[in-house]
Amino acid sequence: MSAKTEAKRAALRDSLVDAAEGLIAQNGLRGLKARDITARAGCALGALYNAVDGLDQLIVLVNSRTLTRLGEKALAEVPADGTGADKMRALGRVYAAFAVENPYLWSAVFTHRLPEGQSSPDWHRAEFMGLIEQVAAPLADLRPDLDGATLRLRAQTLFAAVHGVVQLSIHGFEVGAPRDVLFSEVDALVGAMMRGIR
Amino acid sequence: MSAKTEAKRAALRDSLVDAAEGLIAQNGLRGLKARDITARAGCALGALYNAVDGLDQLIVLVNSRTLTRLGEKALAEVPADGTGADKMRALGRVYAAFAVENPYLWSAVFTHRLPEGQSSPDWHRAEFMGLIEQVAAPLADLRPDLDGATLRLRAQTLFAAVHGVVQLSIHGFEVGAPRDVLFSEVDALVGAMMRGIR
DNA sequence: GAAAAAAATGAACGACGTTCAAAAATAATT
DNA sequence: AATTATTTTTGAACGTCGTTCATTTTTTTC
Repeated sequence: MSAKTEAKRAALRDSLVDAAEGLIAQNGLRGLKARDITARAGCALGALYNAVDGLDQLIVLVNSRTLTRLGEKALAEVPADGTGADKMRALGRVYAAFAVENPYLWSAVFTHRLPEGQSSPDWHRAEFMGLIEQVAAPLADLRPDLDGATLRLRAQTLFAAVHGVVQLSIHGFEVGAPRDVLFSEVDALVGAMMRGIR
Repeated sequence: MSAKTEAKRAALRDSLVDAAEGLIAQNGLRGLKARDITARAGCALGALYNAVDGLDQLIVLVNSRTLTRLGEKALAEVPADGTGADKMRALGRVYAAFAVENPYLWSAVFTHRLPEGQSSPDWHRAEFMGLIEQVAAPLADLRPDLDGATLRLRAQTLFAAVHGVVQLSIHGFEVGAPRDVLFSEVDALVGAMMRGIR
């Protein structure tokens, strides 16, 4: 019988993801060590490699959680009514707020890179696509003329534009907007894009 | 006499930056090893730490070269005439083209992070600011009403927006635009922003 | 309850960035 | 020019990292 075994393995994996999530939130991706994770999770060093493929996959699992939280937050906090443009502005605000509140975890989602050959698993890429769909919906209100593929492509671009502003601000680059004006700049950008996109 | 000594040290530093630049261009920042750099530069491992503070500072020196090349390319290839909007579109094209042609070096500029406490030297941050000035100039044509500080802030935001689209595309994220449509998407974004910004 | 199978452990491994005592090269002094 | 003093270069050694694997411990099976 492997039902109980499978359950224990899943429990261990969860506590490892918990530990990694907490450590990333505290110190960022750069300071993440396998030994710290297993110590926090209360298991042996080698156990990490029984539960998951390695540190990279564990980070992907943390990033998946972060994306899910972002999706649920964006979904929950953005009012369903309002015109397409208003909804888009609200999405931008929520996105910026999430990044400010979860700087290290949010940063990990977009800065972690797998070794040379490998690419993210399909289910993780699908999670990214879920974000894009949330942008595509209000965009469809504004541009009912666009077909599905073009709509999604344009939604990706709008997302990436806002993402760039938030990233350079959070990340502390001098090119980025100072953090206290991040919200107004994101709002100005989304506003300008919505006005110009028609 | 330390003139000749200083010259030799500078020559060594240059060849180390050469080696690191070549290796980053080939394999990216993740695969960069101190031993590979010194082997390529033809010096001992320890020599790296005589010439520069460490691997991090060496990467900053490479990034500085990349920023300079980007600035010179953007300056040289963008025609001086044309309206503000046209110039901005040209800047976007040149920026995207540079990133596509130098994916690893360009990526290193924006993904390399110093250890927890440290921040980039002032002269390096000034190089970033030089990029922003190139965006601020055509923006001033379109928005002569903005004062210097607001103009620069808005220029940062426009830069970051384009940067985000290019980064998510180059970086291979599924959220980014497929690379073959990167140029048209950047152009559409800049166009929409220029139309909406007035 | 003993034998077989599975899972957890942490010492050991190779590779990494960095350091530092020793060696080589250069400068200063007689 | 020979010798000493100083500086520069060297690469072996150090501590730490992610990862592996022989061993131990636990669980399952008969």
